[in-house]
Amino acid sequence: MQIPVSVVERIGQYRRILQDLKRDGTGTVCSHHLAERAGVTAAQVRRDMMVLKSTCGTRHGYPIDCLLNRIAGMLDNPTGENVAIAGTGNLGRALLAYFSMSGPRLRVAVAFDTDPDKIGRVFNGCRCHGPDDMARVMAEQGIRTVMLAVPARSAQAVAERLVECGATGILNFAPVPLRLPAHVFVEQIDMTLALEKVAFFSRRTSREERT
Amino acid sequence: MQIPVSVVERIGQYRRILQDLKRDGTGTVCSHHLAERAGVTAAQVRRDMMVLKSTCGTRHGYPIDCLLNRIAGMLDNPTGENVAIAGTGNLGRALLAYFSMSGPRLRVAVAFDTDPDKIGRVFNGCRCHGPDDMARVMAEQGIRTVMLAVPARSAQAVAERLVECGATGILNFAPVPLRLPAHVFVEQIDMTLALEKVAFFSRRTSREERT
DNA sequence: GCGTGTGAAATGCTTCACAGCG
DNA sequence: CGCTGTGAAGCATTTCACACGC
Repeated sequence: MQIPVSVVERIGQYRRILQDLKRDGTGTVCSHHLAERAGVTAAQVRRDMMVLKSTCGTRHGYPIDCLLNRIAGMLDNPTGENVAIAGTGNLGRALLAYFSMSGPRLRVAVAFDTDPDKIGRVFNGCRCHGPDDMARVMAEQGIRTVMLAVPARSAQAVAERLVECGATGILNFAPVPLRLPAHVFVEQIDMTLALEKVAFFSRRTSREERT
Repeated sequence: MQIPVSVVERIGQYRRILQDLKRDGTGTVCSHHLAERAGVTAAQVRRDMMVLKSTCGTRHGYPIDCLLNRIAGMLDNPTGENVAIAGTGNLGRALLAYFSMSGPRLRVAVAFDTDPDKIGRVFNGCRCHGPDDMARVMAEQGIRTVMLAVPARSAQAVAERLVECGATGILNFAPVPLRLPAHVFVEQIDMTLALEKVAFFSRRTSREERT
């Protein structure tokens, strides 16, 4: 069965909201409430629950613990998961700092860089390896998912190398579309394009306001 | 007329590819070529061109200069555009560094922070102001678009403040969905969720590989 | 009632397929 | 002929609306 990307996105989002609610001591949520917090419709929430094979909703809504369990069962690797980051420039190190304090589910276990000054150093508790060690380290740590934070000109080549070394998912921060085999899942985070997009629509709504 | 978000995204992407081609001395592209580089279908490219009211395609494809002009006419504010960033923690400063070298179309003109130690300082050529100056500075600089890089717990409140001060577009890096008036365009960049998503699908395709 | 779970309708985006033109 | 521009078909996702259970 094929789960749509948009559903996975929202389910991750629901999880965070549910964790917040749980921390506040809430025991159940109804679809309307969860929808309100997530900024979607209640029907959407219930639809999304269907992919969890939920049927744990009662007349007072969903028990939060039950939902969290099912979400974890779907999204998480039971044994935890190591990911890598390629590129330890400004952006790469910022990402390392950002993710170093994130939960225990996903751990940024290693970094890769080609710069000899970087190789062997440790950033935020994460050791940086050279390209020659890539295949070995990725195999040893069971890494399938990599964040790509290298300069645009080398992104395609590094991505291909990563795939050769076993990567099947890439979170690409470089501002170039990657051409990779179909079995590799690529998610693009292009901050420059995102900012241009927001500027465009923000200008557009300002214009509407004026009329 | 309502332009879909996805079209604006792709047009920004096309622009970058066209600029690369131009730099290489190419004069025209056909839809197939552009599609290949962007990782979409040729039909998609031609469809997207329709929102540019293009009709500048000839039998040998589109003249690149013509396309670039029309894209600029659609996406860019003719007088350039100032944007702001709220939050100058690790992430905020990394974003400032990242955008400080970007093109002249969008300029990160000011930063905001509540920390008295930060107010008055200059990061990457960008002065940091306190909350009291927000309304004045945003009006002076004509800022409608803001990047939000504050901690999750204060994101909603800061966003509301920004909207009061005239923001109509927010690029939100905080891991919470914002509830704002409908006229405000919000784009969410949630790196943790993005990484979880990639990990999920990457695990999924690994499983398929095994079969 | 009140809220879930889900067929069925509606919407919106993408792809097809082909007329038209240089 | 090859490539654009576009109506029409095809898909995917979202929303509606209502049966069912507590």
